[in-house]
Amino acid sequence: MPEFTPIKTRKVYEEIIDQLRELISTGTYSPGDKLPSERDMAQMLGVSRASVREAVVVLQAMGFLVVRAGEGTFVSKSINNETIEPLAAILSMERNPLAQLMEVRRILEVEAAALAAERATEQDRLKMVEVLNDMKAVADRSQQGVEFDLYFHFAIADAAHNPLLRRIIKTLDNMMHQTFLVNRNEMYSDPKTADRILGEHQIILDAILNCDSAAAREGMLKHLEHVERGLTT
Amino acid sequence: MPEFTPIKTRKVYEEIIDQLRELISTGTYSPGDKLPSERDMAQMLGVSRASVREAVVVLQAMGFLVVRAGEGTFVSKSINNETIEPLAAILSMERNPLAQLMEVRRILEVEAAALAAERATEQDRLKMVEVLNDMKAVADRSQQGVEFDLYFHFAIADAAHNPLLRRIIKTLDNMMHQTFLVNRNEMYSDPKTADRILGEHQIILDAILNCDSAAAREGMLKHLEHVERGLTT
DNA sequence: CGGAATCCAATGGTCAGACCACAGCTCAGG
DNA sequence: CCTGAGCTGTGGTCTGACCATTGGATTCCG
Repeated sequence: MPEFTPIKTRKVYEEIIDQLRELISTGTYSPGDKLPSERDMAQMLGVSRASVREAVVVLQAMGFLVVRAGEGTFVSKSINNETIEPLAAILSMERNPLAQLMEVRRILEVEAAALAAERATEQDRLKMVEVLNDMKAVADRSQQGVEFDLYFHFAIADAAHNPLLRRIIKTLDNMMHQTFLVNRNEMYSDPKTADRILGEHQIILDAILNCDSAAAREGMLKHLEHVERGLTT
Repeated sequence: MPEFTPIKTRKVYEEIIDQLRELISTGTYSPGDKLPSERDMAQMLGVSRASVREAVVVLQAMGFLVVRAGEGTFVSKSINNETIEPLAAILSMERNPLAQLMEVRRILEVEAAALAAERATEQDRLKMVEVLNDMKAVADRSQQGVEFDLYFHFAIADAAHNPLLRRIIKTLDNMMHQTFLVNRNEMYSDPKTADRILGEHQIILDAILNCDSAAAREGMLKHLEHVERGLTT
């Protein structure tokens, strides 16, 4: 039985997507560069403008391109940017039980804290200290406390110095931040709980400042376990 | 200085994307369901078919929809959503992702192995044993060996019983598998290296079968460190 | 001459309608 | 009953047009 592999009919807009991605990844177009107009690209490729647009909107949704109406289409400067939008879109759709999200967060952030303890630069350290101080200052106002809580986790993700890890963590954290904003506000409105969170952050920060990755790991693990318990209660 | 927030001009196709996502996430359309034809949706929404298509191609690229030409547009069966395509697309664009990629893999898969040791069902165990046996049987033929190597990691990811974790791991592994296929083939062509990899897999499998999460963690960590060393050499 | 209001060309955003290729169904003809 | 031709609906692509916004060139006035 000779194996006939089915012919894959390549759609025009998919071909355009691949060509554009190639041009971007090879550096032919660098971040910030302006692409030819849709009309010009259509003519150069020998296709209709509609097909070009279908490719452009996809690449825009994936974060590779930014389109400014009346101005042009540009290669995104933020390919190394902070979050992975399509991942966020996927997460926000599928019923992602809190337990699953928290488990992945636990895995990633615990190690991120350990890496931060090993790799944090002086600048990273200052940033983390600053955020935690801000958090202490507004500990009584729940809304801002929740914000700084998020920023503290971001600062640790930055200090781990792995862009991919950083982006995944920020995407997950940001999504949880939005989804469970109400619950978190309630948590922070209880002064006792707010103090406990603050204390846990302090422990993590101290461990990182001491370059003690084991302690950082341990501190983050306990912290996230507490957070999960608080959210599911 | 009163804060003027810039007006967000909502593009038609973005509105359609959101509406479709809402309809899917609320279950109005379930996985496998057929959506109305593009022409019908355009008429119902009071927009042109081109705008509907721009929305559909984006959702298709994100993996929410599956389009079969001449047949219709369908909601993806979540069962088939083993990877996160947009994440793969983003990864394939980064310039030197190997170190970053391997570090994230190490973090995720080490814990996945530990979780697998705790959660693997009888079916999971049989699957892992089967894959490893397959791998042993073809150990001399490099091409297939590389395939089964990948499947072994997939089986562990399955056994961790966290869909989000599973999808991220499979996306990362699959991408590395494609990107470094050549290197891996070389690795496997050396019988000594192939034997070592096989041995490491065996250690991990034994640990999981013994429900020894600590040993599974340890085994996977050493395995991935060896793999990374092999790829960077 | 300098600055400001105006105009205009380029670009993305949207639309309408057309044609093609393909999948699935119907139904006549063997 | 089975087969195959033809019809219908669908996605895939193209054409050409118009609108809205942007940014710079142009023009006009002090």
